Amino acid sequence: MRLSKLTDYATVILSVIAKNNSCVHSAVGMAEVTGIAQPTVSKVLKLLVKAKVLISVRGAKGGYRLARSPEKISVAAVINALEGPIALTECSASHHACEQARGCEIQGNWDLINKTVHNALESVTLADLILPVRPPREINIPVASLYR
Amino acid sequence: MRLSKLTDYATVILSVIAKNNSCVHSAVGMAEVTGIAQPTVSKVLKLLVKAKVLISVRGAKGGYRLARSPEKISVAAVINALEGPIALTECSASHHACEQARGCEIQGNWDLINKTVHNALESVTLADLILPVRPPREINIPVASLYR
DNA sequence: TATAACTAGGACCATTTTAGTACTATTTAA
DNA sequence: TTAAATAGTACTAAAATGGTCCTAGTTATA
Repeated sequence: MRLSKLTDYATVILSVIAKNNSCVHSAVGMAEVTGIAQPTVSKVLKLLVKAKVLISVRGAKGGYRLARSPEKISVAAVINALEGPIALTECSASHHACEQARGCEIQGNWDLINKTVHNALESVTLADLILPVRPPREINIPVASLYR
Repeated sequence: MRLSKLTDYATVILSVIAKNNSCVHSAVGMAEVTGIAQPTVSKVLKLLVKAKVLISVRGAKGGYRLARSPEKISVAAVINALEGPIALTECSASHHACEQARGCEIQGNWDLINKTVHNALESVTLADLILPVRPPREINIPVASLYR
């Protein structure tokens, strides 16, 4: 139940970009600011472009900038970019067990848990991350609504 | 962002036990029912005992039973038993970066995200898992309350 | 038009983590 | 006394992860 280091790096890098999204940021520059090794920074940036979280500008004076405003980039989107879809379980039981039970009985409930977690991560954006600790607005997650 | 297989097994095994908690269940028996290899089942059961989710009875006719009612065993507790504390990030930036920024600025916000996710997983219990898909009651997670 | 400053996209390897197994000791009902 | 259980630890193989490097393509500008 831990995010990968690359995802962690991504949030740091994105935070820096989000604070000044008017100009583009190069991988080398980001490496200097964050202290993360340049090849690793590049790897993260490329993945974020692939997931359409960032937009890249090639050539001299090129670099990266956010694909949309920080308010519209959720933590869930960042995790998705680096680690793929948020799915806590593959299949909640071995195939053999599933056969015995004629279809895994708790798998449906796991889907609901996934949704709950996903919703929680969707509700936090890059804009929230770069603010001093305190949420910008009241958020309610009516869990039961996820089941409808 | 995925649970380990062992955690997955744990939920399956616990579901079986929860459905009939009046008698104890042996590791061999659980292996047969779930289709998971017996040594692996034992490993999972031992970890669950260590985390006080299960209680073991040693000796012949021994086995395992829940340490408390299914309603009081949260998914968060199960994850905690198998994988340790739910902590999405170690430190949101490299030490070097943290020094530059005089203390990582987004770490505090990550703590809040952790709480949000933890809260979501705490709100689902073993009792919910074994019910046919549909929540037993309305749950609201006022996210902002986490910040107080 | 040449060059330097950029990103794109793989491929690669070392390290760590995970899964799964095995072994020995201990406990207890019959 | 024996058989059926759990406790605890150690070990190995496989998979995932982190990190690096290389080559190709793009573009501003001198």
